[in-house]
Order: sequence, then C-alpha cells, then structure tokens
Amino acid sequence: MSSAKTPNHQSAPVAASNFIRAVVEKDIEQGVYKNRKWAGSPGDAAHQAAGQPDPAKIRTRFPPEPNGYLHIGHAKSIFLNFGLARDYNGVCHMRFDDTNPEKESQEYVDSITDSVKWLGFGWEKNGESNLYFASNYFDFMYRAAEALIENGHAYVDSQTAEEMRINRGTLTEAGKNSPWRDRTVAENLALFREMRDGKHADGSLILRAKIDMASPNINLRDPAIYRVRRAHHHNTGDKWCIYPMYTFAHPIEDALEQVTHSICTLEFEDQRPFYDWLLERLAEAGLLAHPLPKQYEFARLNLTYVVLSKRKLIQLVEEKHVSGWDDPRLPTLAGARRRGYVAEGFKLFTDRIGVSKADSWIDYSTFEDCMREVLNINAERRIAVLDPIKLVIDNYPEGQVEDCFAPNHPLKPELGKRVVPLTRELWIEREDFMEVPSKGYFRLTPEGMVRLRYGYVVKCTGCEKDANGNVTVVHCEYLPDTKSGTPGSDSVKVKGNIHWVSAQHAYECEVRLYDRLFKEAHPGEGQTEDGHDRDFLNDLNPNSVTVITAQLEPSLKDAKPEDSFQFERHGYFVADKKDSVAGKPVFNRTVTLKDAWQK
RNA sequence: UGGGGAGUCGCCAAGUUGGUUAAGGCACUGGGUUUUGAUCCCAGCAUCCGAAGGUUCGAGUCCUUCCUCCUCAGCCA
Repeated sequence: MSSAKTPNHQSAPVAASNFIRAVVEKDIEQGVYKNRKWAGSPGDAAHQAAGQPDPAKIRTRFPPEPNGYLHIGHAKSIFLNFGLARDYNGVCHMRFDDTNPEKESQEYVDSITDSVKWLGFGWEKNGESNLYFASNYFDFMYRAAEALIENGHAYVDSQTAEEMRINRGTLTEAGKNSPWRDRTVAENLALFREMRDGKHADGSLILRAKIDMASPNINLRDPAIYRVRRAHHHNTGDKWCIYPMYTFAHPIEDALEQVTHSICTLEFEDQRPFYDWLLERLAEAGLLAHPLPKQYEFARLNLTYVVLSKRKLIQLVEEKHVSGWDDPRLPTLAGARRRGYVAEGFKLFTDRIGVSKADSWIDYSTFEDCMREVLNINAERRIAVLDPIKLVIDNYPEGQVEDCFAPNHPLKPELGKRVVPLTRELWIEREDFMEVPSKGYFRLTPEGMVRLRYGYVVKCTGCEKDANGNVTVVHCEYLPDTKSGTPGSDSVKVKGNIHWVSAQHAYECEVRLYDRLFKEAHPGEGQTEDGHDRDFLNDLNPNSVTVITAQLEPSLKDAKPEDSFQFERHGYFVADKKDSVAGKPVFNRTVTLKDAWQK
C-alpha cells in the first residue's frame, strides 16, 4: 500500500539542467556568496556580521502570502526552491509574506505548511527552524523606511490614490511629479512618524520611494512603499497601523534572511530594478551588506483543463461548484491529496516539465501520466467491479468456496499474494460481456471463452435479459483443469482475461469516479458572439463526478484513509481521507489506466 | 504606441565562449513480452532552430530588419 507517508526527496537524482541551476552553479564556482555570514537568524548587516560563515552554500525561499490555498502551480515553485537548496547544500526558508493584514489568516498559514510538508519538504536545518514571517521584520522595515527618508530617497505624499494614478502617466507618457515630492527630510520624517502613530486616516498619506516619474519602467515612477491601514494582523495584532508594500518588503525579507537566489515568476521581472535599487540604497545606509540577494524569474505553470487563478478558485468554492478547498476535482494541493495524487508524482511532474522563461501550456494528461507512473510502482493491486452484472457458473457446485491467489503487485513478488474467494455467483463488469461483440472485442461473448483472472477459464452459455432487453445475468460453465497456477492451466489458450468478485463475499461500497472539472482545455478563453469575455463557469464539466456503488473484493474493507490501490484493469483509487470510516472506506478514482483499445 | 521578457519536433526542453550528423523526456507509430487491451522491452520520430537578409571556411548560437505571444499604468502580492 502506498499510504500517505511523507516522501523524502533527499536522494533524488539531480534534475535536468535549467537556467537557474546554471546561475547557481556559476555563483558557487565563482564563490560569489562564499564569505557571507549567518548569525543563526534573520537580521541586518550588524547582526549578520557578528555571525559565523554561513554553512548554507545558498539560501532560497518559498514565500507564499497566507491568503489562500496552495495549488499545483505552487508545487512547481516549491520543488524549484527546496530542490535547489537540497541539491546545492543550501537551505530553503519557509516564509510567509504577510504584509497585507486584510486578507491573511492563520487558517491559510496552517494549510500551506501542511501542503509543503505533504510534498515532502521541511525547513529545519542545522538546528534552525527556518520558518519565517515577513511581519516579524516590520521593525526593521520601518527603520529602513526612515533611512530612505533621511537620505532623500523617500517622501510622504498627500495626493489621493486617484491623483497618484493620474500623475503616474501611462505606458507611453511620462508621469508628473507630485506637488509633495520636495518636502524636506524633516517634514517627511515627522509625517511618516505621525503615520506610524495613527495620526492620519487610512489612505490620506503614503510613503513613496523617490526615483523617477519619467522612467519608462512604471514600477520606478516613485512606487508606494508604506501605506496607512488600520487592520488587525494575524501575527502582529494591532501593533501597527502602517504596513509595507510587497515591492518594498520582499527585497528586505530576502536580505535579512541572507537569501542568495530569490526566485519568483515572470510578472515580477519589471520589479527587479526596484529590488536592486532598494537594496543598494539600504546597503549604502549601512543597514545591509553585500553580497545582496538577486532576483530571478521563471515562467509560471499553465495547465490545461484547470484554473489556477486565486480569484477563480475562490469563486468555485464560494459558489459551491465544488465541495470545498479540498474537493478532489480542484487543483489545490489539498484537493490533489484527497484525489489520491501523490507527492512523488508531483516530483516527477516538476522534473519533467522543466523550468524556463518561455510561456507554456502543459497538458493535463502529462500530469496524469506522472501520477500513473509512480502509482504503478507503489500501489498494490486489488479487484473491483464498478458496474456489476451477475455471472453464474452453472456447473460450479452451489455453496462451494474456493481460494484463488492474486499477487499484490506483479512487479514486486515479495509483496506476496492474497486470497480471493471464488463461488458459483460472481460480479463481473457489465462491459466485459457483449451479446453482439464489436470488432476486436475479446472478452465474454456467447459461446466465447475467457479467463476469470486468477481463476478458471469459462465458456459462456448464454444470458438473461429483462423486459427492456438489458442483460441481467450471464451464464457460463467453467473448465475444471484450467485453474490459474495449476499444472496445465494453460492448455486452453484464451485472449480475454476478466476480473470478478464473489457475490457472496463482495464489499459493496461507494466509489467516486472523478473526471476533469472543465470540459475545455482553456476554461473561459475567448469571447462570446456579442464580444464579451466568456465565463469560465460555462466550461464546467457537468459530469466531473459520478458516484457509484461498486462490488469490491473483501480485503478492501480494511483499507485505511489515503491508502492507494490499483483496481485492476480500471485505474488507481484512494480511500478517501475524509469520508472513510474504519471498516468502511469509500474510494476516489485518482486516474484511470491507459486504455489503448479504441471501442 | 513606451519599458521589460519569450519564440528550438504535436507538448515540454537542453543547447556556456559560433565548429562536425540539433540532447533528453512526454506523446505518437511499428514490433516483442505479458493471466491487467496496463506495465515492461526494442525500433522509428526536427537537413532544421518565428521570418527574411547579412557576416564567416563554418551560425540555433554574431549583425540587421520584420512577425507573433506574454507582461507593466493597486495605497494587492
């Protein structure tokens, strides 16, 4: 059984090369970060200078904002950042980028740490937790802001948000300086302190970096770096009424943590000049020391047949198109886990898709293939009849129960075999019998022979039908000398091989068959006939889940939540984490087996 | 239309300073094995690197022009 044991990627082979690895290798070779010091905790230049040479060759970080659930896209970043640290003798920090109190909560913090651990990563190293919160750096950030003001690199603006927007200019026109841009250092300092002390209403004043309102890069047109916002913070409570903006906070977080390679997605490329500008100004002020962290950007993951935008995910949950954040059809990591997808599969997936700066779309089937590949190795085999129909072996003694032996894993004989009871009346798949076979069909047909997997070869003798002409019972006779595993069992050659469960012993069970949540590769893409953007909800697959009552082999009754199995000839299934109770598990279909037979 | 990025096989993706027949994976197509129409094995799969010119003995790699796509005008991250 491949239960939900936490995987360990320690011994993973080095993944394919990519441009970020190339940078890291070059930096290590040239000793760029060789003389960095680390005092055992984040801190400014003076703090780190008193430390020891950093035992970590590189430091990376995974910095989610705790305002939502992690999804498959985050997995790419997680494997990238933690993987780099693992492969190059570094450390990857788990950091919560919690600078906007309004959207963040402890619930999200917990679910995020859960998901990262589930993927197999931890952040403790050298006796240090390496779990950090940006909000713990608010004191330093405040000090850095004052230093900027003192050196003439920041000013307090009294313009309204609307005025700021207008004066920022456009993509093709330069912006205009704020009338407040030339306040004196003393005035700026006094005003900023008043902001901190709660003397000004939310939105009335804002601290801006003083760079260049005519810069072709809009991010350099005096970006806002500190706003007044009276809100309770999940970590700092009501201590602050001013909060730093991402653009200001993030470089500082990286620097305080001695991060060497700060990796983010492409949309932050334009932000990099400010990242460097800020850190240089702070280094000049003596607050930070070289070498400073560097930012690198890679293309975010785009997956067909799913949506990964936070807004859309929230909408799906709130409007109850799915059962919750952990709905098995959702691309959230919590959903993926309930679906039965496994961490090793994510590892394979991220290795397989690579890391580059080219925008790309990965087909969902690539993701499914990765899961199949690891599940094939890890999951024990079991027998399940999903769409049951009776098969009666007319020449088999009534009341007789015979042991048949089924290997738990064809690739791992050491896992042994288990007993499955054979009786006169069995359940078989409805689709394994065809009264009028189509071309190429080689399962049960009238007069046809087929092997009952791990049992006898049987010959079909006919079937019964109800008033509507639907087959209700199939009849057959078995060939006594053909039992699997006995000498001469191969004397009768048959091509078909079907699975079955003793009707008397079967475990009748709820099974959920999941399919894609969306029926279109790019949900919501394109426009309607009257020129409006299409609503992604229109592309929802109405048949994304089918709940059935299946007949399972009796041993499945003992499955524990999160145990994964291959139901032979069907696919991979997992005992649901939430709805299974002891002795009565329910199963979710993770992914089907490949089926090369085109009907 | 300004700035910043990206364009290599159906989908991803290597390709450091220009040097021989353009890695690898996935998919796909043949063939083999198989008591899962699964797995596994073996073979095949870009005279060509967005386009057009140019430099060179030699260019995916250098130069020029052009085309396409992504991204930036939150007191979100």
